[in-house]
Amino acid sequence: MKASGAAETPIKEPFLGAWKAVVQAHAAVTGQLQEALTEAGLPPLAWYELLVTLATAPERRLRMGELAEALVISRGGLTKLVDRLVKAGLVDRDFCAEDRRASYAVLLPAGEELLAEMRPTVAAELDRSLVGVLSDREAESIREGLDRVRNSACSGG
Amino acid sequence: MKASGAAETPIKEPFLGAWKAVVQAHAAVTGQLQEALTEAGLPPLAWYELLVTLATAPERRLRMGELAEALVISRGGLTKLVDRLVKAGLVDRDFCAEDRRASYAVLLPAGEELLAEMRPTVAAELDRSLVGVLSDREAESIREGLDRVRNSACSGG
DNA sequence: GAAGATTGAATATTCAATCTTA
DNA sequence: TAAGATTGAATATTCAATCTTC
Repeated sequence: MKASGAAETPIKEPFLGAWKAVVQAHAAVTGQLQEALTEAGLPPLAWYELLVTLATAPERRLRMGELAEALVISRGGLTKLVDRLVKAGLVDRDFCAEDRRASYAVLLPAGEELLAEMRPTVAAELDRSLVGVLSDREAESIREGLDRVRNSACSGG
Repeated sequence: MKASGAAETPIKEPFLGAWKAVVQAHAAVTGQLQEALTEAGLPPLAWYELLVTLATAPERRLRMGELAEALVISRGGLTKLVDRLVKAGLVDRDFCAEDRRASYAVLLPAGEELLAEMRPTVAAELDRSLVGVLSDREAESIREGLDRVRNSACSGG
């Protein structure tokens, strides 16, 4: 019988450290982004993420399910998030005639305007946190590696 | 006057891509961890994070403020999270005689036991998402780079 | 019956205000 | 007066149940 307490589950070291760094960096940068937006009198980061996702989507529209997946939140959560943006006049719902179950979120001009207003604040924060801190090659390498991690996590349910 | 709409804020490319990858990888892996814990009938990831943070702290205890900072959540949020763990008998509060304003969260034996129960599930998920997907050198490089990002984000308030 | 989305209940998180001690 | 922590109100998020359409 081993005396060392619970079963050992080491999580080989360089990987645990990498994961912790992802968690900490994500939380730190996200927190700074939130704070910068709040101080600038702008809406929360979740709104920005939704607006920018729609802005880069074909036709500036996306089905609710796809949007939820892109933002990595639950379907129910997205419905209510979109509710708030609709009430704010930034986004509209659209029902497609082809499949009348599906509904779309569509970016409105006012949403584009707000996005343009928020962008400098977000960009400045990301610039401060990333540019100059990572080299181009490091940034590229991190993106490539973490994209693989995401795919690996998603595939294996 | 520039006619190109809002001020351009490009966020130079390799960095934006890296940040998106951090967000996506974090969300994907966190989601898988949550799901794996739920399916195993275990408490949520936030509990694991708190327990493991206490377990690796000197004396298995930490002041509330330090713990909140380590977990990157608000002070009020931590108070209520600890409330739940105390009610579950996993953690205890302790008041230090030196500075009677401060309170400590202390890991109890039951908390260590639960931690040992949760660890294999978490380890298996991290293993599946990271090990074999990243090389040792990549993991090391990601950790090093993102640690710098975190410090850069935190410092500049 | 299954897929897509919405709703309501339960839960978790933050923000501002408060309380206690230094 | 400030630091540390807690509380209550407001907000946001998830989960399960429901509704509509395929």
